[in-house]
Amino acid sequence: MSIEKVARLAGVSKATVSRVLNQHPGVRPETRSNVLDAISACGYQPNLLARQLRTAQSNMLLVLVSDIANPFCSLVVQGIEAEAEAHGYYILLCNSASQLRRETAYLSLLTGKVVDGVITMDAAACLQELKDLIGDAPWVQCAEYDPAISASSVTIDNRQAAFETVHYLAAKGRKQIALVNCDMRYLYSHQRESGYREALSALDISWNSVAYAGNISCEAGRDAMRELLARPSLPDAVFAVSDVLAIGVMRAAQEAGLRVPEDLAVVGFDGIPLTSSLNPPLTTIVQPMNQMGARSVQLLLERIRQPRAAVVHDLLPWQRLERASS
Amino acid sequence: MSIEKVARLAGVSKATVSRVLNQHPGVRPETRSNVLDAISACGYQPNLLARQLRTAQSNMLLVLVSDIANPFCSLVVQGIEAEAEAHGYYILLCNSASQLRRETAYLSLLTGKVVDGVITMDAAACLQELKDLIGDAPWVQCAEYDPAISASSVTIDNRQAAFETVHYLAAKGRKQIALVNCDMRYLYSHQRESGYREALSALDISWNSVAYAGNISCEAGRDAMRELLARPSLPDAVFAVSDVLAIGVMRAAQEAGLRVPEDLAVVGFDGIPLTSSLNPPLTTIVQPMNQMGARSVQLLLERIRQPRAAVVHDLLPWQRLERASS
DNA sequence: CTGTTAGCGCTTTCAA
DNA sequence: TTGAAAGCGCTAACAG
Repeated sequence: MSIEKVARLAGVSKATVSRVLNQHPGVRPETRSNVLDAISACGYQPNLLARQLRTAQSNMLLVLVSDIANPFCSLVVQGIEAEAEAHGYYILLCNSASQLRRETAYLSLLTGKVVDGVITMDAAACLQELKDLIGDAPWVQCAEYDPAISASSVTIDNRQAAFETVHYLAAKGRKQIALVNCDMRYLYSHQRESGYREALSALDISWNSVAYAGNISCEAGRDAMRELLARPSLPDAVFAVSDVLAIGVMRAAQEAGLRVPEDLAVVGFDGIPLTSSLNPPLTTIVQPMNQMGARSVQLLLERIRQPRAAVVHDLLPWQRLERASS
Repeated sequence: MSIEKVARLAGVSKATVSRVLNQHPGVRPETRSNVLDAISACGYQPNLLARQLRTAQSNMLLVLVSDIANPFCSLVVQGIEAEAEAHGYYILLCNSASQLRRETAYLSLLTGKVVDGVITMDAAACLQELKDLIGDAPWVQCAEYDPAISASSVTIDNRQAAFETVHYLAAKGRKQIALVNCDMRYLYSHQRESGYREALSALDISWNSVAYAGNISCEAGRDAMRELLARPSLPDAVFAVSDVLAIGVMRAAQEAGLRVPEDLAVVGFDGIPLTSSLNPPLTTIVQPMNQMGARSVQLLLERIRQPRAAVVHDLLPWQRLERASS
């Protein structure tokens, strides 16, 4: 069922079949339809592996995600996939769980020419290790990036978003604004904490309280909130660096008998859809997830076509979605 | 940077380098270490495309998912990925959104020998169309399957789970048990509705009410619940065929001033983690998501190794997780 | 407009 | 224990 068989069936050469397959101009219509007939007659399907080997391009993109079960990640992946599809590219997904072993395995596909480029969404702290494995293959860092790495990135201005959020809560009359942060291996974690602290000092508020969640899950958010509640001075607002954490924060608050938003305002981050259906609906900082994915693909494809294209660091706009939780 | 270069550098033939690369026995230790030295000296990385073409196997598995942003799907995918990794396989993910065009594109990778087999999680109603595209390539249907298709499947006993759930609610004293179902393109949707109806008739309860959500999102669940609430006779319990829908159901109930569980018991389905952090925590029917993914991979690999292995339809155990919502 | 030929980089007989 | 050579299925010069 190779191209050779089709060629024999149609009474032409392999080259002609190839031309028809790739819609090259300059094939006599009659020959063309003969070939097409032969193809459908024997149900021929081109061997993509052979084609990719020959043309040295695979039309596949590797996406390295730390946790696909995190809705933020999966929504960015949706954006990646849609844009990739629009350009005739396929997505190979690696749910790395930030495990170097797994990442290494998948990255061998990059060096092994099975994929044309890679988009990483892993924690900044993990990126440095990937650097050597990726070498100078086409690479775009999405949502997270290491400033010391010369690969393009697509993010939002996390520091600014956090800064504005604290101002927003203060304007709402909140005096004791706490932060539920996560793993400091993430750059955004540092950036959002900076924004938080800078805003407090700009507002001349000395009260502050920060708890760190062990991972990005509701349970971790709940634990972090419990920690906050165990401290001598209680917050009247909590800003969580992720919606998923915020869900746990609200839960812990409610378990402790606090009313949201009366006793405690809660604001999340990311803008995942289900925040609108929580009890109460959650105020959140929306990241343009689809767009971040799409833009990453665009930058990656540019780099694939033009390996020495300039490195760019894109900052996309975020927005606040105000709901009942604050 | 091909195998040829390494061969020259080590002063051996390509064949010997290949033997070392593939840990074939019968290479003199000294030759072996020479080759290894040459490999690291020039930073050689094998071209996997060429290898795959030659050996006619890629160690890649295609996974066709209808919606990766659905936590149930992403948790199954996690199970798939972990098991695949344990066997040295990679995952190519297609987030089909049940669009035939996209599925067709990805399935050309199957016929094109880029992947060794496929796991589908798409709605049963879509599977028939995929049948021709997949032909008799290795295929396992996960979570959803079409009984008329001769490919192995991995699911739970949906009918039984629904049947038991209605009994559970009745035992709790609920008399008016409604069902929030989804898209009837899914087989599980039929099966769970059958279980629901059979249980009601076994219990001699004639009251019933079913609403259909347009898709699997909180919003759709909310709309379905609003529809239920607009009917003349109100339910005192709702069984939703998905946790995500149940979140919307609870929201709509609370918006209508109903207390959960006092006025309305709510039970979900799937067992996604965040159900434990909802307000109130949601009672749910837990599917063994990781295990379903893992088992699918096992069956698929068996079939890849043994193309005429028997078709099996695996039923995995589910369990009820009782929480405050009921 | 079409055919011949070479070769992508690898593995795998077969022979030495 | 190692090498030479064939070939996986395709595309792309180069001729004709």
